Amino acid sequence: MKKAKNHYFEDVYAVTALIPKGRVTSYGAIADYLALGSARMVGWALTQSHQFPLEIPAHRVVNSQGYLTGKLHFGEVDTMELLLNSEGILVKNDKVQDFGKYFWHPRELEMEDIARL
DNA sequence: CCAATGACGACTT
DNA sequence: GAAGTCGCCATTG
Repeated sequence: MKKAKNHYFEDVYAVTALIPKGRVTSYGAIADYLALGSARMVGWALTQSHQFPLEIPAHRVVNSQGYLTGKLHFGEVDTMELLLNSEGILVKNDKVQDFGKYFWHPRELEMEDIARL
């Protein structure tokens, strides 16, 4: 993190910050929405997120199967799960329950805007 | 320039 | 479900 030329972080964080409370999305969905980089890049960006003074709800980002693959980056191994629990999301064995029900795709933002017209 | 490294994803055994 | 393969691409050494 020395070159500030890449806006990639900003893009990822911007989308991540828009995830509705009580919902979750996947790395792939974010990468898909941004249409650049890949799921790996999203994970990489979130890894660096703790270095910023911003509050990124990174706990709302899990992998495509609903597993909390990044929980080891939250200090305590159960921090991510607790954060999700506090938002009404049940996690069992490192996997989000009813993942399909809570899953949110950034594309829904546009859908809401259209519906609001 | 090349190789290794991921908070990944889809697919196949 | 577990484990392996391949594609992914910015970053680092």
